[in-house]
Amino acid sequence: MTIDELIAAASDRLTPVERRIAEAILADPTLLAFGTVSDLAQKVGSSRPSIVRFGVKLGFQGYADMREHARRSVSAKLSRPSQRIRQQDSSLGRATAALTEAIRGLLDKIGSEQLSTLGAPMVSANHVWILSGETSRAGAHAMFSGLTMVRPNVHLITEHSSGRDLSGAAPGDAAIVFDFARYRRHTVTAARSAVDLGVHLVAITDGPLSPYAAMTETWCALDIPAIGPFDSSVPSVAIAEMLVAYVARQLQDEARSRIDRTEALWQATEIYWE
Amino acid sequence: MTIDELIAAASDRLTPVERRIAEAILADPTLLAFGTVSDLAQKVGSSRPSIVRFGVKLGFQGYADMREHARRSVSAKLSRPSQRIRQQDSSLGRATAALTEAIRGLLDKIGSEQLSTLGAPMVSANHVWILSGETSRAGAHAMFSGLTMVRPNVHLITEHSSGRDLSGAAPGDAAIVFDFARYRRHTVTAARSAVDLGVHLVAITDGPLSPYAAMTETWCALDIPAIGPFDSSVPSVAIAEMLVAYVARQLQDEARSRIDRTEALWQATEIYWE
DNA sequence: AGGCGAATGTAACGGATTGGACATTCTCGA
DNA sequence: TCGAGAATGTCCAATCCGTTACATTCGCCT
Repeated sequence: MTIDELIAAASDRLTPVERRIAEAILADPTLLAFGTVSDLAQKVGSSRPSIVRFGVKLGFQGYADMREHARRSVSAKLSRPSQRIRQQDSSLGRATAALTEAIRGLLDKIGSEQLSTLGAPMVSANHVWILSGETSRAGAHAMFSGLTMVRPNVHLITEHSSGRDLSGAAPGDAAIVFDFARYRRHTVTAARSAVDLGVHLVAITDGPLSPYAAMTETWCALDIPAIGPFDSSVPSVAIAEMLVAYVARQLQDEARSRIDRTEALWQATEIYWE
Repeated sequence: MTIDELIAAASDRLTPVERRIAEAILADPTLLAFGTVSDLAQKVGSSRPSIVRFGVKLGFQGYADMREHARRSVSAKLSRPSQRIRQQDSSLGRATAALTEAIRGLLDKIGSEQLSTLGAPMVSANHVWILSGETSRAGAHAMFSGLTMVRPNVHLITEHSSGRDLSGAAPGDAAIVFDFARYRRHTVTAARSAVDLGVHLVAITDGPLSPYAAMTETWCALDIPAIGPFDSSVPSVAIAEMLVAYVARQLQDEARSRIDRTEALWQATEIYWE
């Protein structure tokens, strides 16, 4: 059992000071492995016996016992790199490798200037309409959830009501579509309609042969790795978050005050635990 | 200069006992970082002053000084990956570096065996209930969208109707929750209710101090990087997809036939473009 | 063989560390 | 407002650590 797990098991029985101790240990595991009781006490602004009692509460015989445990786990981590190689061909290893490669590809394929090109319409638009196919809905959702936090008039178009929802679109608006092969008929036609209405379309798709590439100049291609039997939506989510970050940076104070208002509202309605 | 290099530089001036000390340190670097003078003396079969003199010969002021040096190099090895993030300075670069690191962290923190532990309940459960907070909804959505493709009776619980929706839950079911600090009150209580109903809870959260860690043994902690002003949901989505892949692999033919049926249905309804 | 210097171990001391007994403060409820 | 019990801090004793001074042993050269 690791220290983390022991802390987790006791987390609901911890006193305030003990909770601070736990946080310090979790934030920097070397504190426990290297530090003395006095070091920890000073770090958390508490007294030495509190540290010792914390160790006892976790099931150790004393601080020395707990430190010994922490040292063993650090030793294990230090010797693990050789084991990591072995995991490389496990399915988990392959999945993370594919995802890492996909994320790295984002940086290669999409420079900072292209990020601005893609993001600009969402800064200046009156309304932003978000479209997506089934498999890429996670990206659209991330986009929607983030964008509503930093600017008004953001609409997520569900497939069932695309015709009705888009009827309010007009020139000066922007639409962003997430869709990859095989493209959804509904999504393609919705995007087409948006363009016909004079909306500036931004497309996150998978290549020049995508139907969306023909509709707009502002599009980008992502490499979509497969995780198990399905395509990953990680690249979609990643670029959605980067675009949101870009829009937030451009809108500056406007975005910040909007975030603050939402935060205040959430606090007031006690939406958070603790 | 590392300890190894210092030893190499002084190797031709070492006495027999000092040579044995050097060998012991090179064989197990943690001896220096963790051990006391007495520990080393006993390990080498020598006396304490010999250890101290060895440190002085290497250029340190004493044993304490040498040990401090060893500890710093151990800390550096443990924390080097996270420091790499900060070296990038374009916002796009920082974002991709943070995401890459987060993905790599998945492999570190979650071994193949833990993936099985987390995924097993979703293979055998009668019903699977998916819960999530606001920021982590993308992960929940990826989970839902993937899981419905490979097995029946998957339910996504929206915040507004959690009480009503969960009423059908029963022992033999599994629930998976995606939620991170600050935790959503609704989600915490919903998870609690599920546990009380005898449902096996799987929690994707952010650390041992999470309220979910106290509710179940099957949980994992993710490192959540920030992209712009918001927390990223990329790690959630990634682990959701890995879990879906795991479930699909376990269910084998059952999953495949289900995917095929869905595909056929989609083809028949001409849901795809082209 | 004897003596000299390096190498190593023994002993002692000041300081730091841990763990526990005791006192104080805080918190919650009657 | 008061009191009981938990939480936390202060203080102390026993131990252990690192360091240094001193004694002993070992090896080599004359």
